Amino acid sequence: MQQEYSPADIEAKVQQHWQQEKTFRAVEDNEKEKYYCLAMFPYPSGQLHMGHVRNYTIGDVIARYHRMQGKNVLQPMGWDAFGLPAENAAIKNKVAPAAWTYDNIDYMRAQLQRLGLGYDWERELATCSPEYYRWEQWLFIRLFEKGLVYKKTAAVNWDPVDNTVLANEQVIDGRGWRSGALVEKRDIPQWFMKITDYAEQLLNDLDQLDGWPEQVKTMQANWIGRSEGLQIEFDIVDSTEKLAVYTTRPDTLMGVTYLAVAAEHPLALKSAESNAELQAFIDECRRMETSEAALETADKKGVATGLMATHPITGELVPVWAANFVLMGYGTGAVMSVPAHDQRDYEFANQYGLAIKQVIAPAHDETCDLTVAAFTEKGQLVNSGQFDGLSSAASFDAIAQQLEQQNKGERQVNYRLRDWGVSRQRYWGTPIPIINCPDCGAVPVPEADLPVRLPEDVIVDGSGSPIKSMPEFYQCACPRCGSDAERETDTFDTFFESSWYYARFTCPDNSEAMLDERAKHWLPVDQYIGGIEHAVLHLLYARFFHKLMRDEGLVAGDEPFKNLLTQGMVLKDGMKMSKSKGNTVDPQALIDQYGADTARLFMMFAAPPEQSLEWSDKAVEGSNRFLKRLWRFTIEHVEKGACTTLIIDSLSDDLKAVRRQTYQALTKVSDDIGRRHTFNTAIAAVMELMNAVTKLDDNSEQARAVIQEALEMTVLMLSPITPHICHQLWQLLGHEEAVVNADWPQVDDSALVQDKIELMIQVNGKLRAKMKVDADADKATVEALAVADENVQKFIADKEIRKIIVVPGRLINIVVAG
RNA sequence: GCCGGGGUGGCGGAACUGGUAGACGCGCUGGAUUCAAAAUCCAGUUACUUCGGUAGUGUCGGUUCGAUUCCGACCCUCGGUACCA
Repeated sequence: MQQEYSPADIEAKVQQHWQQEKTFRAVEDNEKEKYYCLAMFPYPSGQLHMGHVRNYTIGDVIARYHRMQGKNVLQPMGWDAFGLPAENAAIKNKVAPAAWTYDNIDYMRAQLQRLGLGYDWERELATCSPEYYRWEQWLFIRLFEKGLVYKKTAAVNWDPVDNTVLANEQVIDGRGWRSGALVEKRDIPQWFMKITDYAEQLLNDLDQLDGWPEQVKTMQANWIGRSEGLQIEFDIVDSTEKLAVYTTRPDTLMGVTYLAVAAEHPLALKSAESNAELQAFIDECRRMETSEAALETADKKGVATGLMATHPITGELVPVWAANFVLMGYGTGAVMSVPAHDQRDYEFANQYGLAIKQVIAPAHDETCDLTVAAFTEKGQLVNSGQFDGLSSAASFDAIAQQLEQQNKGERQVNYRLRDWGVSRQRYWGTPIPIINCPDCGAVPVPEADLPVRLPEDVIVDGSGSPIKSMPEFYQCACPRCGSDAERETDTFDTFFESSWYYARFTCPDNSEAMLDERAKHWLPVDQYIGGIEHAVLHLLYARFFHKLMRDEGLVAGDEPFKNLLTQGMVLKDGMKMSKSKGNTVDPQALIDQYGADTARLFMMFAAPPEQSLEWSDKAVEGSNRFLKRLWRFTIEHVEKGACTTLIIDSLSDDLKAVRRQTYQALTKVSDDIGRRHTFNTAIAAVMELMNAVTKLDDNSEQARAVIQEALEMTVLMLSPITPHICHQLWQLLGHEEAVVNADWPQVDDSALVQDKIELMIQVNGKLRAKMKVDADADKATVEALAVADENVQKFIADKEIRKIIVVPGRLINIVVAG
């Protein structure tokens, strides 16, 4: 028998067994409860990083646990294969993005297999394959026909030196990452999806997601940002133009002292024709970054347009300013400014000497000092003419009613959420299946012509997408009128692919349809696991897609992911691992040195999944040490030969204690893995059990039987986490059937019974003594024993006992005077 | 800026519903074993202490018999911020 723990041999052998037995192949089976466990698929960047190891181990542990619960588990894996890094690698290494991507997939697949993850590889998919992306082209056309997609101009980051569009990530301090040129905003026509049509559903259906973390639901709700307000029209003096603004605070309407429009607003552009200062300001704004973080943290600047607007109620004239913090693509591109009651407006007004007019007075005892800051709370209206004395809430209706009567405003529900711009001016993505005809306009590619294949044999040189200079790709005939036309050369946002892959995994081999009945069998995903960084965008887009597919009759149910687990990052020295910081740890080296089980055990033990995980070489060694200890102890136990049957009534107190600890551990581990997903505490409980068992100094036959039971439980409990070693140990312990097919054990309640329990005794909340009492001792007995305790008496002395608090099974707190 | 997390020994973390702060592991210290080392095993390990205790969970304040846990203010840090995935 093998004395030394040799993970390389064991793991190869066990993985081969799984492969031969097709252990993880998922077949639809209506007899069993289905369980779809999915970890977010990786971008094939080249090699696995620690975050992947963590993510996929968590998923695998959960999947294997549910398998042991008798469920029919589907756990697939695939590749989020389109994206920017492939193009960057192509420029750097002069390889085509496709070839680079496929090589990476092959390498990373092998790495995942080496980790012993229980995937059904027959369902593997890569989003860059035409068999996959044809169906999102197909869906896009269906949505086009439904009117759920449209084209409009929107701003992108333009690098004037490289003549290319940059991602926000590629803009560093306002400059292009490669050229160093100052980035400009450029407006180009792009496709949008009407996610705002689904805003209400996306918000309301969050209530269905009991299995999601509250923080993620809160972030999504805030991102959607539903608000109820008033759209108000201001007339522009000496013009037929009107300026519409949206406000959630109509109660402050009488305090408006100026209006602010985006620099790109038509009114600003028109005024700039005869206003050099304004034109210069608009040009300056054009050089700003497009990201919200950059915009919001930039200095707030503005220039008067020279236009005046008429206040819709008072008729007073207020100036119209152009300001860099007002976004054209957001709402109406204009806001009303109430410096007295909005902090940003307040600072802007002070900076430019604009009037500040208080119209809200505090209703309670809030402080209101307009020489220091704006008063942003709601309150009671003042300086508001006929509305004076109304509360903020009451004035909403009064003001809305008056404006509605005068046709100068209407109630509106608004969302912070903006429609989803899906066009990317990049090569390595799904071609947008639209043909632009000079006569017919945008015409969808006929279904029979799908997929629109992306040419894969190309050279990428950094001067933009190669298909934009490939007539053989873009030249075509209009499907409607037959005249010369051009294909879209833009590709989809890669969030497109990752928004529905979870559904395609149920039927990846279907070449006739996007999805089939199997989608309705397996969905929703029972457990989805991925990085917290996806809390808003990916998860919102996937939820949106699910509703789109539902409305196409492709899936049932409103939501794609029943339960969500968001994992934290893997850090080294408190920092995110990254190539640029040079602090990466290669998982391959970890596996090569210690084996997959040690890697998995460390990842699960070092921190609970939702927290960030601090890398530690030493702690990895500790995990390895534990497995070695378990291995050695089991071998030693097994070598002593077969065990006799347990005779529970005959056990000594020590052996009873070990049995109790065995089942206490099982109770805790079942809860920790099944409900809490705190694998670290589950492992700690198993370690405690092992410590107790190895300390047992008893060579009797009954002791060996107790140890056999404890070891069997240990192997079963650890098998989802370290499946290879457990497979082997399970055999050694005398089992024919593979542990992967074993049932999760049942708790023996009789083993848990305790006749004495330990209680803490506090005096005035401070721990002063401990005592053991009968488990069924009544309150009076417990109080009397506590007060009588020698050490307790020292602290009570001759003081008066005011009261005694007894928390059953836990503690007694004696409250004394003085 | 805004939205959402996090902050506990030398380190990773535990304490699940307001009830023993520091489980489990790492590291360190001492011991056993060894010619010696590695490995392994055993014991100890929050700080201070007059050895009775006292203080202690980012900071300051509050509620409570009792607060890591609840409330208020603040500091630091991480994730997201719509073209990184």
